[in-house]
Amino acid sequence: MYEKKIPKDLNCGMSITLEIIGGKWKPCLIDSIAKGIRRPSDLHRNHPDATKRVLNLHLKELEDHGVVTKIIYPVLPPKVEYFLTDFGATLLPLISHMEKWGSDYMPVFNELQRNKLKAV
Amino acid sequence: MYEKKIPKDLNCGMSITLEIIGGKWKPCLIDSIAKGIRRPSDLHRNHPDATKRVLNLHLKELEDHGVVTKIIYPVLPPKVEYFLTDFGATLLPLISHMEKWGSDYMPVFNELQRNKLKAV
DNA sequence: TCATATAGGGATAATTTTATCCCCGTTGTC
DNA sequence: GACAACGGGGATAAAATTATCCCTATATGA
Repeated sequence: MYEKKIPKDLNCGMSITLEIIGGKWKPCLIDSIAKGIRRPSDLHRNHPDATKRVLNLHLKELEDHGVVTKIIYPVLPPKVEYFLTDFGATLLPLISHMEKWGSDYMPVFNELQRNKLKAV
Repeated sequence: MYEKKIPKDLNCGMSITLEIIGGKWKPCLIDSIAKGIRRPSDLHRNHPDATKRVLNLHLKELEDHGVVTKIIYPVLPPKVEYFLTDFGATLLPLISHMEKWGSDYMPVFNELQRNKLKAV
Protein backbone atom coordinates (compact mmCIF):
# COMPACT_ATOMS: atom_id res chain seq x y z
CA MET A 1 0.00 0.00 0.00
CA TYR A 2 1.17 3.55 0.41
CA GLU A 3 3.93 4.43 2.79
CA LYS A 4 2.72 4.50 6.34
CA LYS A 5 3.90 7.12 8.73
CA ILE A 6 2.65 5.76 12.00
CA PRO A 7 4.41 2.56 12.98
CA LYS A 8 2.22 -0.41 13.73
CA ASP A 9 2.22 -2.09 17.08
CA LEU A 10 3.36 -5.60 16.35
CA ASN A 11 3.41 -6.81 19.93
CA CYS A 12 -0.28 -7.42 20.07
CA GLY A 13 -1.81 -10.43 18.37
CA MET A 14 -4.98 -8.57 17.64
CA SER A 15 -3.22 -5.84 15.71
CA ILE A 16 -1.50 -8.41 13.53
CA THR A 17 -4.77 -10.15 12.82
CA LEU A 18 -6.42 -6.88 11.87
CA GLU A 19 -3.40 -5.86 9.82
CA ILE A 20 -3.89 -8.98 7.73
CA ILE A 21 -7.65 -9.28 7.39
CA GLY A 22 -8.71 -5.75 8.29
CA GLY A 23 -9.28 -4.40 4.80
CA LYS A 24 -12.80 -3.81 3.64
CA TRP A 25 -12.80 -6.67 1.15
CA LYS A 26 -10.07 -8.93 2.44
CA PRO A 27 -12.25 -11.41 4.30
CA CYS A 28 -14.54 -11.66 1.27
CA LEU A 29 -11.58 -12.20 -1.02
CA ILE A 30 -10.09 -14.89 1.17
CA ASP A 31 -13.44 -16.57 1.39
CA SER A 32 -14.03 -16.45 -2.34
CA ILE A 33 -10.58 -17.73 -3.19
CA ALA A 34 -11.05 -20.57 -0.73
CA LYS A 35 -14.25 -21.43 -2.55
CA GLY A 36 -12.42 -21.71 -5.84
CA ILE A 37 -13.02 -18.28 -7.32
CA ARG A 38 -9.49 -17.58 -8.41
CA ARG A 39 -9.37 -15.17 -11.31
CA PRO A 40 -9.42 -11.41 -10.77
CA SER A 41 -12.34 -10.85 -13.10
CA ASP A 42 -14.38 -13.55 -11.40
CA LEU A 43 -13.58 -12.08 -8.01
CA HIS A 44 -14.73 -8.73 -9.26
CA ARG A 45 -17.97 -10.19 -10.59
CA ASN A 46 -18.41 -11.76 -7.18
CA HIS A 47 -18.03 -8.42 -5.43
CA PRO A 48 -19.40 -5.83 -7.82
CA ASP A 49 -19.51 -3.15 -5.15
CA ALA A 50 -15.75 -3.12 -4.94
CA THR A 51 -13.63 -1.49 -7.58
CA LYS A 52 -11.12 -3.54 -9.54
CA ARG A 53 -8.59 -1.06 -8.20
CA VAL A 54 -9.27 -1.81 -4.57
CA LEU A 55 -9.47 -5.52 -5.11
CA ASN A 56 -6.05 -5.38 -6.75
CA LEU A 57 -4.62 -3.40 -3.86
CA HIS A 58 -6.03 -5.81 -1.35
CA LEU A 59 -4.91 -8.86 -3.28
CA LYS A 60 -1.44 -7.39 -3.41
CA GLU A 61 -1.38 -7.00 0.34
CA LEU A 62 -2.69 -10.48 0.88
CA GLU A 63 0.09 -11.71 -1.34
CA ASP A 64 2.69 -9.66 0.52
CA HIS A 65 1.41 -11.07 3.79
CA GLY A 66 1.73 -14.61 2.53
CA VAL A 67 -1.98 -15.31 2.56
CA VAL A 68 -2.35 -15.98 -1.14
CA THR A 69 -0.11 -16.92 -4.02
CA LYS A 70 -0.44 -15.29 -7.38
CA ILE A 71 0.18 -17.29 -10.52
CA ILE A 72 0.56 -15.46 -13.80
CA TYR A 73 0.12 -17.64 -16.86
CA PRO A 74 2.18 -16.36 -19.78
CA VAL A 75 -0.69 -16.32 -22.23
CA LEU A 76 -2.71 -13.76 -24.09
CA PRO A 77 -5.16 -12.49 -23.16
CA PRO A 78 -3.61 -12.58 -19.72
CA LYS A 79 -4.66 -15.13 -17.17
CA VAL A 80 -4.01 -14.90 -13.46
CA GLU A 81 -5.05 -17.09 -10.58
CA TYR A 82 -4.82 -16.67 -6.84
CA PHE A 83 -4.48 -19.57 -4.46
CA LEU A 84 -4.71 -19.72 -0.71
CA THR A 85 -1.43 -20.68 0.94
CA ASP A 86 -1.33 -23.09 3.87
CA PHE A 87 -0.76 -20.08 6.04
CA GLY A 88 -3.77 -18.36 4.52
CA ALA A 89 -5.89 -21.43 5.10
CA THR A 90 -5.35 -21.10 8.84
CA LEU A 91 -7.44 -17.95 8.61
CA LEU A 92 -10.55 -19.75 7.44
CA PRO A 93 -11.82 -20.89 10.84
CA LEU A 94 -11.25 -17.42 12.22
CA ILE A 95 -13.08 -15.80 9.35
CA SER A 96 -16.06 -18.08 9.70
CA HIS A 97 -16.09 -17.40 13.41
CA MET A 98 -16.26 -13.66 12.74
CA GLU A 99 -18.82 -14.13 10.00
CA LYS A 100 -20.95 -16.32 12.25
CA TRP A 101 -20.86 -13.91 15.15
CA GLY A 102 -21.97 -11.09 12.89
CA SER A 103 -24.77 -13.13 11.40
CA ASP A 104 -25.98 -14.32 14.78
CA TYR A 105 -26.16 -10.82 16.14
CA MET A 106 -27.34 -9.07 13.02
CA PRO A 107 -30.94 -8.93 14.32
CA VAL A 108 -29.83 -7.50 17.66
CA PHE A 109 -27.65 -4.97 15.92
CA ASN A 110 -30.28 -3.85 13.45
CA GLU A 111 -32.83 -3.54 16.23
CA LEU A 112 -30.48 -1.21 18.07
CA GLN A 113 -29.95 0.88 14.96
CA ARG A 114 -33.69 1.26 14.49
CA ASN A 115 -34.16 2.39 18.08
CA LYS A 116 -31.39 4.88 17.74
CA LEU A 117 -33.03 6.36 14.66
CA LYS A 118 -36.34 6.67 16.47
CA ALA A 119 -34.63 8.39 19.38
CA VAL A 120 -33.16 10.98 17.04
CA MET B 1 -18.87 9.09 15.26
CA TYR B 2 -19.03 11.60 12.48
CA GLU B 3 -21.70 11.41 9.85
CA LYS B 4 -20.98 8.74 7.34
CA LYS B 5 -21.69 9.23 3.69
CA ILE B 6 -21.14 5.76 2.38
CA PRO B 7 -23.82 3.37 3.60
CA LYS B 8 -22.60 0.23 5.30
CA ASP B 9 -23.44 -3.17 3.96
CA LEU B 10 -25.40 -4.81 6.71
CA ASN B 11 -26.18 -8.02 4.86
CA CYS B 12 -22.82 -9.53 5.58
CA GLY B 13 -22.02 -10.87 9.03
CA MET B 14 -18.39 -9.97 8.64
CA SER B 15 -19.13 -6.32 8.06
CA ILE B 16 -21.22 -6.16 11.20
CA THR B 17 -18.49 -7.77 13.23
CA LEU B 18 -15.92 -5.34 11.92
CA GLU B 19 -18.31 -2.44 12.41
CA ILE B 20 -18.48 -3.33 16.09
CA ILE B 21 -14.92 -4.33 16.94
CA GLY B 22 -13.06 -2.77 14.03
CA GLY B 23 -11.77 0.34 15.75
CA LYS B 24 -8.13 0.58 16.60
CA TRP B 25 -8.64 0.27 20.35
CA LYS B 26 -12.00 -1.41 20.61
CA PRO B 27 -10.78 -4.95 21.17
CA CYS B 28 -8.34 -3.71 23.81
CA LEU B 29 -11.10 -1.76 25.52
CA ILE B 30 -13.49 -4.68 25.55
CA ASP B 31 -10.75 -6.90 26.87
CA SER B 32 -9.77 -4.46 29.61
CA ILE B 33 -13.34 -3.86 30.70
CA ALA B 34 -13.93 -7.59 30.84
CA LYS B 35 -10.90 -7.83 33.11
CA GLY B 36 -12.40 -5.32 35.51
CA ILE B 37 -10.73 -2.13 34.38
CA ARG B 38 -13.79 0.04 34.31
CA ARG B 39 -12.96 3.68 34.84
CA PRO B 40 -11.93 5.91 31.92
CA SER B 41 -8.74 7.06 33.59
CA ASP B 42 -7.71 3.50 34.36
CA LEU B 43 -8.44 2.47 30.80
CA HIS B 44 -6.30 5.32 29.62
CA ARG B 45 -3.46 4.32 31.92
CA ASN B 46 -3.79 0.84 30.52
CA HIS B 47 -3.43 2.08 26.94
CA PRO B 48 -1.18 5.11 27.13
CA ASP B 49 -0.61 5.13 23.37
CA ALA B 50 -4.22 6.03 22.79
CA THR B 51 -5.54 9.49 23.40
CA LYS B 52 -8.30 10.06 25.93
CA ARG B 53 -10.18 11.57 23.03
CA VAL B 54 -10.10 8.44 20.91
CA LEU B 55 -10.87 6.18 23.83
CA ASN B 56 -13.94 8.29 24.55
CA LEU B 57 -15.05 8.11 20.95
CA HIS B 58 -14.61 4.37 20.87
CA LEU B 59 -16.33 3.87 24.19
CA LYS B 60 -19.23 5.93 22.93
CA GLU B 61 -19.55 3.70 19.90
CA LEU B 62 -19.31 0.57 21.98
CA GLU B 63 -22.09 1.96 24.13
CA ASP B 64 -24.21 2.83 21.10
CA HIS B 65 -23.71 -0.67 19.78
CA GLY B 66 -24.85 -2.18 23.04
CA VAL B 67 -21.49 -3.71 23.90
CA VAL B 68 -20.92 -1.80 27.11
CA THR B 69 -23.05 0.09 29.62
CA LYS B 70 -21.94 3.39 31.02
CA ILE B 71 -22.74 4.26 34.60
CA ILE B 72 -22.30 7.82 35.75
CA TYR B 73 -22.15 8.23 39.51
CA PRO B 74 -23.50 11.61 40.60
CA VAL B 75 -20.48 12.49 42.70
CA LEU B 76 -17.67 14.97 42.62
CA PRO B 77 -15.07 14.57 41.38
CA PRO B 78 -16.90 12.66 38.69
CA LYS B 79 -16.85 8.88 38.62
CA VAL B 80 -17.79 6.76 35.65
CA GLU B 81 -17.68 3.03 35.09
CA TYR B 82 -18.17 0.88 32.04
CA PHE B 83 -19.54 -2.64 32.18
CA LEU B 84 -19.75 -5.30 29.55
CA THR B 85 -23.33 -6.19 28.62
CA ASP B 86 -24.37 -9.79 28.07
CA PHE B 87 -24.32 -9.02 24.40
CA GLY B 88 -20.81 -7.61 24.70
CA ALA B 89 -19.68 -10.70 26.56
CA THR B 90 -20.49 -12.85 23.54
CA LEU B 91 -17.62 -11.06 21.83
CA LEU B 92 -15.01 -12.38 24.23
CA PRO B 93 -14.47 -15.80 22.64
CA LEU B 94 -14.23 -14.17 19.24
CA ILE B 95 -11.72 -11.63 20.46
CA SER B 96 -9.52 -14.23 22.06
CA HIS B 97 -9.70 -16.26 18.88
CA MET B 98 -8.45 -13.27 16.88
CA GLU B 99 -5.85 -12.47 19.48
CA LYS B 100 -4.64 -16.05 19.52
CA TRP B 101 -4.38 -16.31 15.76
CA GLY B 102 -2.31 -13.14 15.66
CA SER B 103 -0.02 -14.32 18.42
CA ASP B 104 0.43 -17.74 16.87
CA TYR B 105 1.42 -16.28 13.53
CA MET B 106 3.35 -13.31 14.77
CA PRO B 107 6.69 -15.06 14.10
CA VAL B 108 5.65 -16.01 10.58
CA PHE B 109 4.44 -12.51 9.93
CA ASN B 110 7.54 -10.80 11.26
CA GLU B 111 9.76 -13.13 9.30
CA LEU B 112 7.96 -12.12 6.14
CA GLN B 113 8.36 -8.45 6.96
CA ARG B 114 12.09 -8.89 7.46
CA ASN B 115 12.47 -10.64 4.14
CA LYS B 116 10.52 -7.92 2.43
CA LEU B 117 12.85 -5.29 3.86
CA LYS B 118 15.90 -7.22 2.70
CA ALA B 119 14.41 -7.50 -0.78
CA VAL B 120 14.01 -3.72 -0.95
C1' DT C 1 -13.24 -2.29 -38.02
C1' DC C 2 -15.14 -2.11 -33.65
C1' DA C 3 -16.63 -3.87 -29.30
C1' DT C 4 -15.43 -6.99 -25.62
C1' DA C 5 -12.70 -9.68 -22.39
C1' DT C 6 -8.42 -10.20 -20.10
C1' DA C 7 -5.09 -7.96 -16.11
C1' DG C 8 -3.16 -3.90 -14.39
C1' DG C 9 -2.10 0.60 -12.59
C1' DG C 10 -1.30 6.09 -12.50
C1' DA C 11 -3.39 10.33 -10.80
C1' DT C 12 -6.42 12.33 -7.98
C1' DA C 13 -10.46 13.01 -4.93
C1' DA C 14 -13.55 11.74 -1.31
C1' DT C 15 -14.29 9.60 2.94
C1' DT C 16 -13.17 7.77 7.27
C1' DT C 17 -10.25 7.20 11.14
C1' DT C 18 -7.01 8.73 14.36
C1' DA C 19 -3.99 12.34 16.43
C1' DT C 20 -2.96 16.87 18.42
C1' DC C 21 -4.03 20.72 21.20
C1' DC C 22 -6.47 23.15 24.38
C1' DC C 23 -10.43 24.14 27.01
C1' DC C 24 -14.41 23.49 30.89
C1' DG C 25 -15.74 22.75 36.03
C1' DT C 26 -15.08 20.52 40.77
C1' DT C 27 -12.63 18.58 44.76
C1' DG C 28 -8.75 17.75 47.53
C1' DT C 29 -3.82 18.45 48.66
C1' DC C 30 0.42 20.80 49.21
C1' DG D 1 -3.00 30.12 45.50
C1' DA D 2 -1.17 26.57 42.52
C1' DC D 3 -1.75 22.19 40.97
C1' DA D 4 -3.13 17.44 40.08
C1' DA D 5 -6.95 14.05 39.35
C1' DC D 6 -11.47 13.35 37.77
C1' DG D 7 -14.49 13.01 33.10
C1' DG D 8 -15.53 15.30 28.96
C1' DG D 9 -15.44 17.40 24.41
C1' DG D 10 -14.73 21.34 20.55
C1' DA D 11 -11.73 22.61 16.70
C1' DT D 12 -8.61 21.26 13.68
C1' DA D 13 -4.92 18.56 11.39
C1' DA D 14 -2.84 14.48 9.85
C1' DA D 15 -2.95 9.95 8.20
C1' DA D 16 -5.00 6.01 6.19
C1' DT D 17 -8.43 3.89 3.38
C1' DT D 18 -11.45 3.63 -0.39
C1' DA D 19 -13.60 5.60 -4.66
C1' DT D 20 -13.53 7.66 -9.27
C1' DC D 21 -11.72 8.19 -13.74
C1' DC D 22 -9.02 6.99 -17.40
C1' DC D 23 -5.25 4.75 -19.80
C1' DT D 24 -2.05 0.66 -21.40
C1' DA D 25 -1.84 -3.80 -24.30
C1' DT D 26 -3.42 -8.19 -26.91
C1' DA D 27 -6.60 -11.54 -28.78
C1' DT D 28 -11.15 -13.01 -30.22
C1' DG D 29 -15.63 -12.69 -32.27
C1' DA D 30 -19.29 -9.99 -34.69
